[in-house]
Amino acid sequence: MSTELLNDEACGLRERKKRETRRALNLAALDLVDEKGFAAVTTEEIAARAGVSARTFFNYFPSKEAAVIGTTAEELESYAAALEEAVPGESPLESLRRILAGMLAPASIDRELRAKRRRILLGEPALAPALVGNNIRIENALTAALERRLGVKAGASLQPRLTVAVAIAAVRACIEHQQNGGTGRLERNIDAAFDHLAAGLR
Amino acid sequence: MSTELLNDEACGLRERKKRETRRALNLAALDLVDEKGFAAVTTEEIAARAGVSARTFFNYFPSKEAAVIGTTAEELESYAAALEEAVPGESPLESLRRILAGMLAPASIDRELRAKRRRILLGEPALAPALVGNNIRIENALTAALERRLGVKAGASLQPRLTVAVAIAAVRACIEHQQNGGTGRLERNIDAAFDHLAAGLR
DNA sequence: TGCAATTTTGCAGTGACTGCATGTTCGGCG
DNA sequence: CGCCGAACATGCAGTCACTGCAAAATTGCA
Repeated sequence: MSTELLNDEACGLRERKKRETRRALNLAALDLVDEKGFAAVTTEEIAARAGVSARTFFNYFPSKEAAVIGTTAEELESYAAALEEAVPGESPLESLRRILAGMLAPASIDRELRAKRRRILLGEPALAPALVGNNIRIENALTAALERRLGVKAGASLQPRLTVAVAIAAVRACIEHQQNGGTGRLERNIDAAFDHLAAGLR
Repeated sequence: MSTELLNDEACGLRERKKRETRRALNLAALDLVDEKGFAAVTTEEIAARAGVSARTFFNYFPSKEAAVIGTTAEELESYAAALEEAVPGESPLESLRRILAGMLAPASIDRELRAKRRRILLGEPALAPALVGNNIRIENALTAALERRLGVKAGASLQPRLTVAVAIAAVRACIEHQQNGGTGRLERNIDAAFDHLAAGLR
């Protein structure tokens, strides 16, 4: 599904180079965090390993955290598009379950990158605040998409934002549960969580 | 309910002074943010207005954001205690609705402080990431309390964390809805949100 | 090939945050 | 009451994230 969107399109040399640089920075950041831990990594190191100047780093990411997390606008749009198109017989909550689970699963292209991301981001407690901060962006994008799908004006109804926020929270709770040594496998727990949600949390 | 816990108890001169300093710093931070906006305030200013050295500021708060938000361990414990004690005929979700709504309402002592906090924290978009980061602390405290109330071991069941995370997300969604110019009053929306939750989000 | 727009880079500066060493204050105990 | 150890405040020096600015390099296009 729409993996093409993540690739090229509008492919001048300029655009391609920017994507490469961005990716190189993200990759360098992930590897360095993996090697030394988030706190011990400096933005200069990341820039150096990516082959750009220290100043250029901040042309691509507004903060060290953002470089490690690395969520691109394209990804956001891709998820939003997936949510916007209604699948027959699938409720918004069910769509969200599918899409959010897909965000965690190392599927499609970039299998290694996704796996690496997941491993490192979830293994570094220092990133937790930045990760939930990043969720705001995801929530906003998905909320707008769901509003369009339901045909309501932005902010006219509480329901789209509520549904999205709660779904994200459910996934995050499962991740947190995992990190605190909780029981069960992540994917299975996410399924259970959404079942609970649909049942009104008992 | 348990407003006493927030006050004195263990009241040597030392402890009292620490509380006063902490409070002075929090108040100074709030006022300064109100006057000039979060970005334009420096930790030195906050310390100066509170009458302590710049270095001492960081003995009380780990970051500028934390000083503005100012959530104390006592508050956390107080909310946790409120959740832990089961009220007959009240489900966990209903307890959470009551307690989280209470966090927003300028009630009890410190009416002005609470009102000021709410106004400033919600009016400053730059604080949004820090606020959701702070929610992690609240979530952890409430999760532990709910686990105790339900008599399950920490991490043994997904449900406590899921319930707490989802309830917090619901409240946050209402706030976000508000800030984005959404419809309705906050308190009424929170009620509606928890009704939706209990109904399985439709 | 040359021009205009975009991007990279270096430089200098601000301010958050930390470790350490030192002075100051508090609480208890003889 | 006075003394001592612990807790706390402070100053200092340093690191590093992040920013604005202006010059240099690169790219797209005529």
